[in-house]
Formats: sequence, C-alpha cells, structure tokens
Amino acid sequence: MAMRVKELADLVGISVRTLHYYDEIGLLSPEETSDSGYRLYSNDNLEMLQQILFFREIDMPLKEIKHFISCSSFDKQEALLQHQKMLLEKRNQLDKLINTVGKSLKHMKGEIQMTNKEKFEGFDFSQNPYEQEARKLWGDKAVDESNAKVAGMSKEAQKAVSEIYTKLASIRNSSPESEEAQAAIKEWYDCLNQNFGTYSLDAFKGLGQMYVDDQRFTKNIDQYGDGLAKFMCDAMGHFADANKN
Amino acid sequence: MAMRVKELADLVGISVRTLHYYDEIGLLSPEETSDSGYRLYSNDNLEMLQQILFFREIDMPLKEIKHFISCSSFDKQEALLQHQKMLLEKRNQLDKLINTVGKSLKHMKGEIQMTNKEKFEGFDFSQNPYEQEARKLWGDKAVDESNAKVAGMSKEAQKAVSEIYTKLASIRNSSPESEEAQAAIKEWYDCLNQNFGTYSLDAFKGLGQMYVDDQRFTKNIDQYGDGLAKFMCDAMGHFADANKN
DNA sequence: TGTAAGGTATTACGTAACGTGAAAGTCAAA
DNA sequence: TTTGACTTTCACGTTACGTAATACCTTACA
Repeated sequence: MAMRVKELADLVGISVRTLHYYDEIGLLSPEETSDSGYRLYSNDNLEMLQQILFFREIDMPLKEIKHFISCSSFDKQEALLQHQKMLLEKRNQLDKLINTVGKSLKHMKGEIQMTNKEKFEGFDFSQNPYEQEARKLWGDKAVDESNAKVAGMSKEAQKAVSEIYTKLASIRNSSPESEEAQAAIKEWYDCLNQNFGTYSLDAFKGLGQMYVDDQRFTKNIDQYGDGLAKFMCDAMGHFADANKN
Repeated sequence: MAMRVKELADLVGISVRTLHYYDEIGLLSPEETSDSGYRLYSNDNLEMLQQILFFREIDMPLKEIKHFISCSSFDKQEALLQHQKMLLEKRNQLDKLINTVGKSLKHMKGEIQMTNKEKFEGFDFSQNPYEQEARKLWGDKAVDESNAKVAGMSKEAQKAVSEIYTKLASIRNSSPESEEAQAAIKEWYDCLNQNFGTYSLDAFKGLGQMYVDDQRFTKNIDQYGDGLAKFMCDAMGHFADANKN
C-alpha cells in the first residue's frame, strides 16, 4: 500500500527531487515515515498529487496550489470539474496556435496576407484566461469561506475580532517580533481557535501569507490601518515559528 | 517600420524584460539601435521572435533554441512544419489528460475502476515525445551539417583538422587560457574560417558550447583524448571573449 | 520654451522550482 | 556479509525572468 519515494516518482513521471521539494514546502508530505526516516506515501497522497499536477498543468504557482488545496472548503470533485474546464480552454488556445502556424506557412509561401497581430494569436501569455479564472475561483472560495465564518459569529465575537484588529493597527509600526505584537497576535490566534475549530501553527502562518498575497484580504484588513496586513503576516509568521518547539 | 521595445512586447504579449533578456543572452538582438541607445526591432526580428516563441511553447530551453536558430542550416519554413507537428502532438497529449480528468471524475463517483497508472496518463513530463523529437531533429541537423562540411573538405584540409585536434589533445591538461592553448585554438578558428566561410567570434563560442552540450559532438571529439571537448569549449570561449576588443 | 508624463537603458539583486552532487545511512538479494 | 540500488539531509547551482533604482530620452501640451 505505502509507496516509497522512487516508486511514486516513477509511477507519475516526476523526479524524486520534486517530491522532496513538495515535502519541504509543505505542499505534499507523506502520510507517514518509516523508522529509518523513509517517506511512505499513501493512496490519499497519490490522489492529492494528481490534483497538484492538474493545477500545475495550468501553470499555477505552487504557493497558490498550496493555498487552495489546504483551504478547508476544497472539494476534490469540484476541483476535477474545474480542471476539466481549464484544460478544455487550454486546448482551444492550442488550436488557435496551430492555426497560427498553418497561416504562417501560407503567408511565407505568399499565398495569404497576415497582420503582425495575427502572427501571435494563440500565444497569449499575459492574460491566459484559464489561469485568471482558476485563481479567481479558488481565491473567491477562500474569501467567501472567511466572510461566511465571520458572518456566522456571534455579535460579541465579532466585536472581539474588531478590537484585536484595532489593537494590532495601533502598534503596526513597531517590530512584528516585539513582545507587544506577539502578545496581540496570540490573542488573534486564540480567537481564531475559539471560533473556528483548531488552526495549526502552519495553517496560521499560511493564513497570514494569504493576507498579503490576496488583494481582497489585504484591502479588507488595511481598512484598520495602512500596512496592517503586512504587519500581521510577519507577526503571524514569527509567532508560528517561535511556538513550534 | 522599426518598433521600440514596448510596442513589440505589447504586440506579442510578453514583457519588456523578456526582450531585454533575449538581447542580453544573444537570442534576439534588435536589428539596430537609435542614437540614444533605444532598441529598434525590424520585421525580421519579429518573425524570428515568432519562431522563438514556438520553440518555447514546447518547453525548449533558450540555450538550445539559440543553437538551432543560429545554425546555418536553419530553415524557417521547415521549422514551421516541425512546429506544427509538435503542437499537434501536444494536443494529443492534452486530449489524454482531459480524458484522464473525465475518468477520474467517474472513478470518484464509483462508476468505474481506475489503476494508479491510469490516473497519471497524459502528464508524461519526463520523456515528452515532442521535446525529444525536436531536440533530435535540430541536433541531427547540426551534426549532419558538420559532418557534411568535413566530408566536403579536401584531403589536405582534413589532415590539417586532424593535426589540430591531435595538438589540442596533447595539451588538454594545461589551462585553456594558456598561451599555448590559445595559439592552438587560433589555428582551429583560422582553419574553420578558411574552409567554411566566416565564423563570427560569437558563432565560434557557440560552436564550442555545442561540443559539450551535444553528446554526439562530445563523443566524436573525445576520441582524440578524454575531456578534449570540454577543453576546447573553454578555450574557444576564452578566445572569443579575449578577441572582442 | 518649458515641463510633465510616459518610455527606455543599465545595473543589480530577488525568486521559483527544481537540478546536481556529496556524504552517510538502509535494505534486500546473493 | 558484501554489493548495489535506495534513501536521507545539506547545500550550492541554474534558468528565465521579476522587480526596483537611477538616469536619460521623447513627445504632447500649455
């Protein structure tokens, strides 16, 4: 059942180093490790890897993939449907490109005219529609989830959240590693854990990262004070690292 | 007619930085520059860029692309035909992948069985057939060209080549930058220029690089002595750099 | 004719996603 | 028990750019 690293690598056609790397950045860690430290991958790991590779196929950065699949509202089946849609769009783009080659050939033989713009139809790197769409879809889900969480809180809890934000905003120009900041961020951590089940330290750090990575979070948070999102991200990162021992 | 860097970048949908970079590594340099140092791209430059992007589309490293398009036997029309073939193969692979998603969906619903191998059909990173094929095709052309050149030489010239190789092999353990090595490499440079039209210093350097990049060259050259290809590459690179002023 | 906006050049450091050893421990078969 | 194929963890290298920073150029417009 459990596979070792090379077995998995060979099966899916990627390198051992890639699996090591995915483990290193916490994108895909083996379900267990043997006594001697060997990575042992389960069938669940394998399915997750498939999802990751689908995301990667549409050129999504690993950081973002990590966000999406670790988002609690991530649904495998829905993801597959989305992948399907993206891949179909990618094929459309590829068809355009194939058409462009064909036209270029004719153009070269002098059979047809071709504008400069037409010569590059189908390349479209800048605003690849499927990339944007995927990012939006999965990003939206994270935002929605977060909003729903806050909306579902009691009025008292909402007030507590607001107070924590205000306090953090008032000290946002000090060091994120200062005692004061770390104490305030601990309140935030405890608040999250009280209201939404348990947040692991890693998840907490990841959440902080999202505050700066996703514009919509940044915008919301920075309403309490300019640069607060960045400050919280740093403070949360430090908090997670410092409390691991 | 002549376009400035942003105009071209916007037209094809890549960044200005990318064009700067391509200039920097000598992959695509503008046909002329204005008095104030602005890059001015011609229509030929634009067509070359199209070729480059086609190569890039099948994930070919820029170094290799540079080899191929600067190879004197590079034929635009033939290249387009080849691109067409590759892109069609790529679409086939994409179809496989789309099929895999569909099957995975059904598998998830419990409608069908699926082996682990099937779950990764269509990803095929390791030995993407079109990449290999392209590499082989264009690599072969370079080798063929080289062989044809040598074969077309007079017997005396062939003997001269052999002597230069032998001499180089005998000193291959000294520094490639030593006077002795540089003198011998100058002989090689002059020999090439005498027999096959003019080789620019850049082309000479590129040729040396190919000696180590392409196994077939390495193998041939190293028959005169182990490590000779690497030695020649270094010596040729230094020769080109040193003689630019 | 001046000036402000936007393009451009060069330099230089940063980044993502691994590749590529090196050194040392592990495992199974012969 | 020895060999050969795997595995681990550093740790540095690489590709193809991204991202400032700084300074100069060009052009429309007042």
